[in-house]
Amino acid sequence: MGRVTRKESHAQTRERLVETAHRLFLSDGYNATSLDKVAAEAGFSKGAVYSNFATKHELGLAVLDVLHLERAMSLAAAVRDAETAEERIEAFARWAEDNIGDVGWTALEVEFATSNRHVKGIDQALAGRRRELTAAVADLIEQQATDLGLTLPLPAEDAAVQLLSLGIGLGVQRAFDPELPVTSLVDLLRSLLDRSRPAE
Amino acid sequence: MGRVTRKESHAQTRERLVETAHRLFLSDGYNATSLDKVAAEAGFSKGAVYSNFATKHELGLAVLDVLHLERAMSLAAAVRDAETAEERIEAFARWAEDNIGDVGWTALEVEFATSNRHVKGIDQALAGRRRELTAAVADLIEQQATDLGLTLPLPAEDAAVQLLSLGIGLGVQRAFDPELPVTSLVDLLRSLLDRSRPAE
DNA sequence: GTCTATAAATCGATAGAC
DNA sequence: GTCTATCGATTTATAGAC
Repeated sequence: MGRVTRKESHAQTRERLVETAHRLFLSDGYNATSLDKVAAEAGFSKGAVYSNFATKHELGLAVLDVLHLERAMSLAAAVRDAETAEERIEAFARWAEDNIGDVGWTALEVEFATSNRHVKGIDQALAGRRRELTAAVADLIEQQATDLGLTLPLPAEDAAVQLLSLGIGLGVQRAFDPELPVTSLVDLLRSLLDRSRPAE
Repeated sequence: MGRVTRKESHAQTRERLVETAHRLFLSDGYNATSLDKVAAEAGFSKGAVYSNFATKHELGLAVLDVLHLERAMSLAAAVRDAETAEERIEAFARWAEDNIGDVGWTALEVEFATSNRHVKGIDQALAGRRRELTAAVADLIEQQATDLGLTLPLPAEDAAVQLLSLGIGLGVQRAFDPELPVTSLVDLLRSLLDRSRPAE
């Protein structure tokens, strides 16, 4: 009864495959990484991949989920301890420098999305993830505004779309031109803050 | 002497190949389009492709140049006849709706950039094009500000980076979720305008 | 459930005829 | 300069052994 060895080892295999794919996709790209290499580096063979994922796309989507969770958690953690508005902006600036500035992440998401945009079913999976992510960012923004006692100049959802889109655009361009600074993300946030009014 | 038939037919072949690649890359994607198909649909065989382009990447870059020229011209044309600030914003809004809303363009650029980001030399080619495009948009912004007698709240170059990045981010997300509206581009432009001051 | 072996298909790039 | 034919390398996905 104590040993659920069957299910557990299956889950462990799956997790190690996702971890390995996560690393390889980030460093070499999604298209350039073969399932053979993923399996080998994870210490398995390709059969293990196909017993855990029906297609390469499914593995890709699983990696995207890890990516989203990582970023959401790191962003929330980054602004958690900040108090004043200026402290929060500075915390966000540091997070942006470390995360948007870290080129691989956005490039992978975008490579996967655009390369498979005509694959049936993938677009819906990506659309669902996009909406979740946008809602999560919107929640975070709203929470920050409440904390600071501010009313935003536009709906939190719209602000989230702006910040996410700008981050994607910057990340994509930095993938081939890392000299492009990420400061405009902070500029956008600051302009949102400047145009906010005290909540009544 | 009047007939430069050799050079001309070569240039014509090249042009038709780029046109066909332009169309197929947009509809099916860069990775999913084989050079064989490009050649066949253009009425040539693959040999003609390789006598005009050393690699598939070169053809891809040629298509990106066409894309950039198209967008730059259509944007400049869209705002040309507008007079008041509000008219210009509305002209830009229509352009954004027709262009950023038209999913294929951004997705192609971004698919090419991210899929080949580790191919030696491609990143420099893309970085050069990015800077040209940013400079062109910055020029357009500066010209508009001068026309309206306004001083922008930030350097035109920074505003160009913001608008381009936001456009890329929106275009990418709309590639798999076309319900995402492009209104935040107009919001950003309007906020730039609202924060501008009359030039002395 | 995982491994080995292989199928099946694709595609970029090259060689040589015309 | 373009075409035909083909190479050569890869990769996704499957079939069957263990």
